Amino acid sequence: MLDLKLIRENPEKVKQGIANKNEKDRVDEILELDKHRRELIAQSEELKSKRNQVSAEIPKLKKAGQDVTEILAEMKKVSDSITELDVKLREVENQLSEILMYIPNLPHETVPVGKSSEENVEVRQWLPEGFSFEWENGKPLDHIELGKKLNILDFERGAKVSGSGFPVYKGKGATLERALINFMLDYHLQHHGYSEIFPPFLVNRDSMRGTGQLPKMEEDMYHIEKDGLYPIPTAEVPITNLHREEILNEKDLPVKYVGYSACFRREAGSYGKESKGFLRVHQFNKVEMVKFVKPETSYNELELLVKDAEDILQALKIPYRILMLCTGDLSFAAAKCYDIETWSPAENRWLEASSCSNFEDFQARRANIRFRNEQTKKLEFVHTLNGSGLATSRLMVSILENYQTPEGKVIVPPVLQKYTGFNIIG
RNA sequence: GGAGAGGUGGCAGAGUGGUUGAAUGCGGCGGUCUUGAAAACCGUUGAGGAUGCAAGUCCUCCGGGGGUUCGAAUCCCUCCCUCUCCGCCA
Repeated sequence: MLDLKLIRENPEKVKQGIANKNEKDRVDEILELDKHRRELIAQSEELKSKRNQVSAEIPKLKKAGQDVTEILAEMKKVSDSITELDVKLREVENQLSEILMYIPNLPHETVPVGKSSEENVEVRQWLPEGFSFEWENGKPLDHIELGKKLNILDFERGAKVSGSGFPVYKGKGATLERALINFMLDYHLQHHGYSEIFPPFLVNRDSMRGTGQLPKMEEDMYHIEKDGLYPIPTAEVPITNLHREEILNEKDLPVKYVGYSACFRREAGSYGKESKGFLRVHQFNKVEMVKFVKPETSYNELELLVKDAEDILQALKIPYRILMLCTGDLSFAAAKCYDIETWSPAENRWLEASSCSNFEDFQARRANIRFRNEQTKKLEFVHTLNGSGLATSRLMVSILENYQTPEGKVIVPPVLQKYTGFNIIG
């Protein structure tokens, strides 16, 4: 949510930011409602002030033995007027906040302006020693072929049990997945100073609103109507909402959490070539990092967040590149975002495995997460950030494909071997 | 699923129609005392909004919503949540 004052005072800047994000601009509508709202407030408050004044007089007059019948009758009228004004005011405020909930966050000034993912900017690449984009021994098998051949992935049975997009990991594949999750969690705990959260996988509507998934992305969410709960699309939702409606201590900042969760996404209307195998699924596993920080540090924290995710890939020796998303490709709530993409030799392209974003105070405002500034003694909104550290499904594609041998076996990345208890699959 | 209790400031916890935005305690902040600290004592300490250059003035807020009343933390209705006990259960 944007600050209404910001919109009121810098409407042109806000319009530009929204336009750069390819979103519909309803700023004029907001300004109109805001003006009306303040008129109603002024009228209502004037009457309330009068009512308060007279109400304080009444007991005194009564004590003095005066007749107050006439005053009571007049105050009844005043009260009725107040009710009338407040009803109008509430309507206006409801409309206003409804529109505000659909206004995206503004891109940071360092974000390149662009229409779509085509205009994202590659920041850097990291390639393990001896890596080549040219595959040396014929054609690499893709993760689906490997999964089938090694009997570690089963997309068909997943489709039978649940539906398409619900992959099953079997045998050493299941162990490898679990090893990967544990490795990533341990790494962030031991080397990056996070503390671990194991969050609920179902959350309520307020939480979904707090991080910005609702109301705009309603169609992309699973929803358990009977209980009013939503399966989480990312651990960002429960972990960020841990501190909803809370005031944090400045000395505790930055608060850094890392947590594993399964992630559930409807991916409505996204069937097609992008959806084979692991490339787009309804359920996947992810280790998520979430930070609550002081505003002035948030862009530095964003760089550190990316670095934390990169460390995992370097330890796994998976080739990757970092993209800075352009304004048009930024998500609804993000002010700045880096994607990390890992290399798939079989697809012969990069696959998104992580997204690291700074939301500035956009989520904090929605979720009302504040801290007390020790110097000014004032409450301020924290800045929130989160990043995948990382999502396993796409990463698994890169691991299986990059670590395959000419015989179609898969070597377990050395850092994972103590977690798996075996060092080769097949 | 059944029964009961309860939701009040950063926290704990009073308050049951009219200077109660709210006693008291803890915590926080400032001070006195002290070489320093602790203790003790004194003072201070909620949020949001409207308006204003500012100082200030005003309004709202005691789980959410609605109602009664000139006036509601306090009375009524309704919804939500938390806790305890019983039942069921991994």
